[in-house]
Amino acid sequence: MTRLDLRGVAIFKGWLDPGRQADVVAAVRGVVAAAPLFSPDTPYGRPMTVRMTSAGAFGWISDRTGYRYALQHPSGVRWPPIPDAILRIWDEVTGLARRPECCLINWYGEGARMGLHQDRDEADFTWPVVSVSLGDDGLFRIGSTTRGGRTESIWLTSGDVVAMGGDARLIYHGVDRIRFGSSRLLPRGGRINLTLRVVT
DNA sequence: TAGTTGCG
DNA sequence: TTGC
Repeated sequence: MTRLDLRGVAIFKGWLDPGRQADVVAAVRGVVAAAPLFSPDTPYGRPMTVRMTSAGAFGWISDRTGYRYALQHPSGVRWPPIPDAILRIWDEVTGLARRPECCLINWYGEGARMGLHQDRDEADFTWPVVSVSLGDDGLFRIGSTTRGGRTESIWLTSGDVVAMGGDARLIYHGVDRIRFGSSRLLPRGGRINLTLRVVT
């Protein structure tokens, strides 16, 4: 495991060994079985290219009216609980007693990407955001806490964990592209990103 | 291809 | 503009 720092964002390369990656993917599949992936609309422009669902007391959703946390999946069911294998990652990386209330699951298929954005729908920005990469490589881009200006990129690979806290909590970030088929963790290819957040 | 700008 |  190697810890890198990019503009205050902590990047833990190789945090999860292959066995734990497989365990987390199995847990994600359980969540998806109960709360199926959907393709969210955005308030402006086009639908998102990732498919998503959530686990936890709150799920993050987007539609034509905006971005928000919701108590239910679009189908009306409550989100499944966050699996222990995922909570354990939060515990290890943050060392905090408080646990996340949302695990957003973003599923990147071929050509999927995520524009530069801030995570700012939460009530308290003193809690960090932790994200976990599984499957295909993704080119992660980091800007600053304001829009515009220079950015820096780093390839995230399966098992990497990223923590955005402190001054970097509201930093702009996104995923420009993935290397579809670069990992064999997911038999049909693709990238899964888990984002863990305290919401309230 | 990488990176920044600005549209509606 | 979590898109283009």
